[in-house]
Amino acid sequence: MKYEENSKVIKALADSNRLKIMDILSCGEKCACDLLEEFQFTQPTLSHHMKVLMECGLVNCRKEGLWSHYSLNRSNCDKLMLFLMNVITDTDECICKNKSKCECKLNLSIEKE
Amino acid sequence: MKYEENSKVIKALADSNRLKIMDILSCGEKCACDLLEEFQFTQPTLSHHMKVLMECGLVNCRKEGLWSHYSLNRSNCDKLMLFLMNVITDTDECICKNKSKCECKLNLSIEKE
DNA sequence: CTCTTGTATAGATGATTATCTATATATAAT
DNA sequence: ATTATATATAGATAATCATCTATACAAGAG
Repeated sequence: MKYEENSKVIKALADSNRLKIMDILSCGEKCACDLLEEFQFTQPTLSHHMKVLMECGLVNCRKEGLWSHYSLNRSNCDKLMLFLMNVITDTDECICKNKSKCECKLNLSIEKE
Repeated sequence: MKYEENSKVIKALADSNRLKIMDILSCGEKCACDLLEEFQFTQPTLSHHMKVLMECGLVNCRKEGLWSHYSLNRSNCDKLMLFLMNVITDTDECICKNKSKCECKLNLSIEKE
């Protein structure tokens, strides 16, 4: 189900700290220690946030010795934007396309005759 | 804070049922009873979801007798898309613009000399 | 091997949330 | 007034989650 699937990605973005992480990463790859400097929370909390962002596919990780370098997964970010665009615009794929007009309005107009 | 503010709106979208509601509303105004037909949950649950979507500004409500007619707030939907676009792309507004390159990489290259 | 260091995991906790049942509110019809 | 109906609110519950401390893991240095 596309709603279930995408809601997981959106849940990952539905946290102000993770939004800030994404914003920082949008300017280029960063290691965990650099990211941590921008926040008040602890290192395990950052590690948790990065895991959430990676598991939903929004962020990639490149290991180099002791360091983890994080970067945006542009392709998946774009896919999310496309999905959201489809949700808020009137597209052919919408599940309500087969539905008739609002029943309430029909009832009202019938009764008004 | 823009991250805090927008994370509230994104939280509202981070639920598969509310995503489906948004998708349905993107095709036009619907009353609560019509929306309810598309879901398995109860009427109070729909009422809760609509309240969440309205409180974050994504959905408007027009009362007409007993019926509540819901529709997308296009302007606020667009604002959210714009914010997300800014987050995932390398913009001037990003908080990391003033920051130097990744410290780790610097350290490594210094040590490699 | 031992020590240091960057990151990840384990487990606990308090807060938030999606859902339910029961009930209230508000409007229309008789 | 009374009844029926569409929606909202109250309160409870189980699940999810952001964060913490403590600890483990992994890689480089000596």
